[in-house]
Amino acid sequence: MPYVMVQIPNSAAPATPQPRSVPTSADVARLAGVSRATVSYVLNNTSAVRISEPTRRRVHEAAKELGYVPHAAARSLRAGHSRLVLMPAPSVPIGPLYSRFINELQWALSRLDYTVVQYASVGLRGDEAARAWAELRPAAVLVPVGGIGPEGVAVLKRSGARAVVTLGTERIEGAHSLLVDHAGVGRVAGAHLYARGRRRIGVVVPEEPGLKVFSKPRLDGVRSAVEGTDASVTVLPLAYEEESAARLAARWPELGLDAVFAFNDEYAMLLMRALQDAGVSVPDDTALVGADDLVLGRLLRPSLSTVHIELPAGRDLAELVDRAVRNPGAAPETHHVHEATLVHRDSS
Amino acid sequence: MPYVMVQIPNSAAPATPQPRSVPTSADVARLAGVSRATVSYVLNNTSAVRISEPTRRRVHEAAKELGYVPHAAARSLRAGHSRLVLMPAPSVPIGPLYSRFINELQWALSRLDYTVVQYASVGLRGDEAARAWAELRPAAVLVPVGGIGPEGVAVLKRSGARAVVTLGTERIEGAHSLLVDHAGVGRVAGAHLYARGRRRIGVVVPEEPGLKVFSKPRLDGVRSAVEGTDASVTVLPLAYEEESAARLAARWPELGLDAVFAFNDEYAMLLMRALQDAGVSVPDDTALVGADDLVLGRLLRPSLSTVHIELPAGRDLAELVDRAVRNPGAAPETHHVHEATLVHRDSS
DNA sequence: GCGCTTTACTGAAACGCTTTAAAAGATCAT
DNA sequence: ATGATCTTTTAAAGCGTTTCAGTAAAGCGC
Repeated sequence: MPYVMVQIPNSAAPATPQPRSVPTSADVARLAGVSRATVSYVLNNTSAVRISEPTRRRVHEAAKELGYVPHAAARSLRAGHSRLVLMPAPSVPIGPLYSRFINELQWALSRLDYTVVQYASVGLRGDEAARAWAELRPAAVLVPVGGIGPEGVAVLKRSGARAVVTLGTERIEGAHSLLVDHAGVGRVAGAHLYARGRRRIGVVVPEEPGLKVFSKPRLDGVRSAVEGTDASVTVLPLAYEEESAARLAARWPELGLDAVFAFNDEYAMLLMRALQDAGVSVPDDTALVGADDLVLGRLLRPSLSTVHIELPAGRDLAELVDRAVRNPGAAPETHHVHEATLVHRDSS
Repeated sequence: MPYVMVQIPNSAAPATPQPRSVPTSADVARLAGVSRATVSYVLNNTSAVRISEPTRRRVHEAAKELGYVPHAAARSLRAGHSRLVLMPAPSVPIGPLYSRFINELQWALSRLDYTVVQYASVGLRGDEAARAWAELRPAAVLVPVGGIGPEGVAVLKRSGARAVVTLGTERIEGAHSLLVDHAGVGRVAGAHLYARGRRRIGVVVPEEPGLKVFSKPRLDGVRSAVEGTDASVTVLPLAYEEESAARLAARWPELGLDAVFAFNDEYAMLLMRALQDAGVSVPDDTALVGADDLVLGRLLRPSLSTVHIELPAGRDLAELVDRAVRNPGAAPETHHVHEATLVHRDSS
């Protein structure tokens, strides 16, 4: 048994009575001695209708006394649309960079009065996920790279989603796109290594399947950076485990590489350790570049060169979403996010 | 400008027509030539009513042709309850451990036919967050430590939530509790260091405010481990930045510590680097213990001793939730999660 | 006192779905 | 043929909210 979950008997265990049903606006109306319409007008501050101050107060008091909370489903059913924005919950542990971006985005969207919700599509394949999302009738859906196809976008739009925005490496028909230039990350790393005189360049590609969508374009970016030169690119599959790294390092002499771009800083650290343990000197024998600019990289010895990538401000993406929701007929926008810059430290 | 967002004009920009409204079950009924009730029976496989095979097929075909997706809000409005489980979205970047736990939990809950959704309560204070959650009328809410008070629990229950489960370090009145024994983490670390003959023990406490809820009990755990002995405990505030660590390391001689428990592996690495740069030898001068057992720790030299904590299997928590939803009257359960174990490596 | 506007409110319909109760067809015993 | 029983389908109510259209009551100019 991998863990222990012990139940502690609670001191006072008053099987909560609570058969009392949840208060509705009708209950508030009854208590305040007004109609449901009036309650709605007061609680929503409807500007088109004037309600006298005494009535207003009575309604507020009644609502407070009953602990009234409006029913979002009923509201959006009546309204015909929701202010729900659906985001994918990252299923792979994602770095502080992305985490900060998500927070910012959520904050900005809630400023604009949207309800942001993260939705995990564990075990659902493409279309199923889109259907599950569609049931919630969101105003907008932000889709991660690879999470959905054109049919999925169609399902969502047909179900009333006013904006579908994909974050990823390629456009999807019918959706707004925010293209994160992962290829640019690889390109910057490749160009840097080439400029430092390296010619036999290895590229670490994680074996973890969820990361393929990031690693593939980064690899392609390195390739494109050295295309037409005398440099070569070697693909190095690597699992995020010590043993895998040790195996790779053991093959180092036969690989004959003088540089590696390691997908990101974590894989870079894993590999650097294994190389050092195997007697390979960084950067003398082999230069090493990571990506994502984690604090981690500054702590390594030699300190790790890395590619810093600037994500868009959450506020700007929030505005794109809002614009799209307000004007759903407009043609899909495609934005490119770039600014991958190399941070040169001691490892290259 | 910290980033660039360039709009690329789309090749074919066919301002999507799509004034077509979203299909409802009535549309399906019309197309299939049956009543709305029949559609509902067919699509929900209602066992109490038998529908003939030809009718069944016609309905399915009509639904498919229209691309019908049911309206979750309407459904749960009618049903009077939802199968929605609300979880907090971690606002601080959280490690792979917790991330795996979340995934497992989501998977288990969706097996039980719940819809799991992560909700960020950015900028909402206590009660407001509870109200926002209550609007969604979830069947259950999982609340992070410190995210809600007893009044919040009351709001949620009054709005029909059948289960509120808190994950954290302390019980909250009226809610089921899953107590993660952070104090145990500190206790194990403290006991280990004491057993290794260390007597002047420092405890790193992150200055990042969001981490206080974890760090406080871990600190207390160390204290309780050495209570009544000749060992002393010194609190060491540390921000997750190189400079902060360097400042702390510079004070090392005057602090006169022979051991440190560093809150977690990341802070441990930060501190280890700073100590080594300042000429303090680990573990000879000062022993160092982290927590969370990240891969990272195995890669450091000396390799990092750490406290491994086993989170509950998501499946078990899912079952607790399901049990609570099925039987909302039952007295709140309190579970203790423990099994903090020390992984002894070279740094202590 | 009569029209007219303004103010302050209310009644009722509608949103999309499920489910109860009942109605129509079909099958069968008498 | 006449109910009786079973099978298949339907009409209608209701979940909690918002909002359109309407209605008394009051204010105003004459």
